[in-house]
Amino acid sequence: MNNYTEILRQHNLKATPQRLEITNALYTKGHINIENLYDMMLKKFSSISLATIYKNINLMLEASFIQEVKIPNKKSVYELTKETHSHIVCDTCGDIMDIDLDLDTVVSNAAQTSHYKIKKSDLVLLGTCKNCQ
Amino acid sequence: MNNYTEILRQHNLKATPQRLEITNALYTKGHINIENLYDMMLKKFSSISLATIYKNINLMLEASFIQEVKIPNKKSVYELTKETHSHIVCDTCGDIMDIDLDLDTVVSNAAQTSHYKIKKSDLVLLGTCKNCQ
DNA sequence: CTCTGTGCAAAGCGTTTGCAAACGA
DNA sequence: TCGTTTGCAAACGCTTTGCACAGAG
Repeated sequence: MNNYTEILRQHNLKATPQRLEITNALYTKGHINIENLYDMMLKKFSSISLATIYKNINLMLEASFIQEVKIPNKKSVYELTKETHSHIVCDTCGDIMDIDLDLDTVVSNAAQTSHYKIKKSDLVLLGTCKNCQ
Repeated sequence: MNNYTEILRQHNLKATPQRLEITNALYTKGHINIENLYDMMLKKFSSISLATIYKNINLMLEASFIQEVKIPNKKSVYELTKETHSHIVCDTCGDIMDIDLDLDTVVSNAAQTSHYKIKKSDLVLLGTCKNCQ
């Protein structure tokens, strides 16, 4: 029983080998799309079905165990839920990185001008990473 | 020949009645998804095909005449290309609003910590609008 | 007149569903 | 053991494609 077993159970998800491996893939890669996740899973479970991937991703989303990240011009990727953070994407190599940014000022400005009660902010920055420049 | 005819041509798009109406819908609604756009178009062109909508949306995207906006838990919407701006979405009524926010500080902080050369920033704020609070 | 756009029908592709067998707790 | 999960196959829904006709320039 490794670390993830416990965490899965805390989210009311039974710790099946497939789920443990999905969790491991998300942890290792940070961000992954369905296609790449399926390819990774196939290496450990040669007869895994895409249906299993989708069912588990959807259950994990409902349980807030993972989150979807929508990125312009790319397929959605999934990540383990963690503290609020932004994303920065390289337009050359496609790398996706987490980045902690202080959005408090921006959000309070937005609240003032819009009169919205803001609950969440999704920021995706697009550019070129150091290696690709 | 109305205003949009010229603008469409500047983007190398022939000004067909269907395209003019798509443009009008985008202008009127600000943001619209495929489904709602199709419903609006049906009122003016009772036999318009979804294929026509998709073909035109894709051409308009390629021409940068319009842009896709990806929003968490919602279908993508499209908008006429304009100055860079952020979006704020009401989690109750679903309204999507443009909002001008100064992200310079955030972006330069991000550039410093990440060593990325940042080209574009996509910010979507989620909350509750004044009416729905 | 020429080339592009439209509408239709069919195909394509990613995602979901139903079900019987396998499995976790 | 009991309820849940898996894998398979079929169904689904959104999007794209091919083609003949219509329309823009």
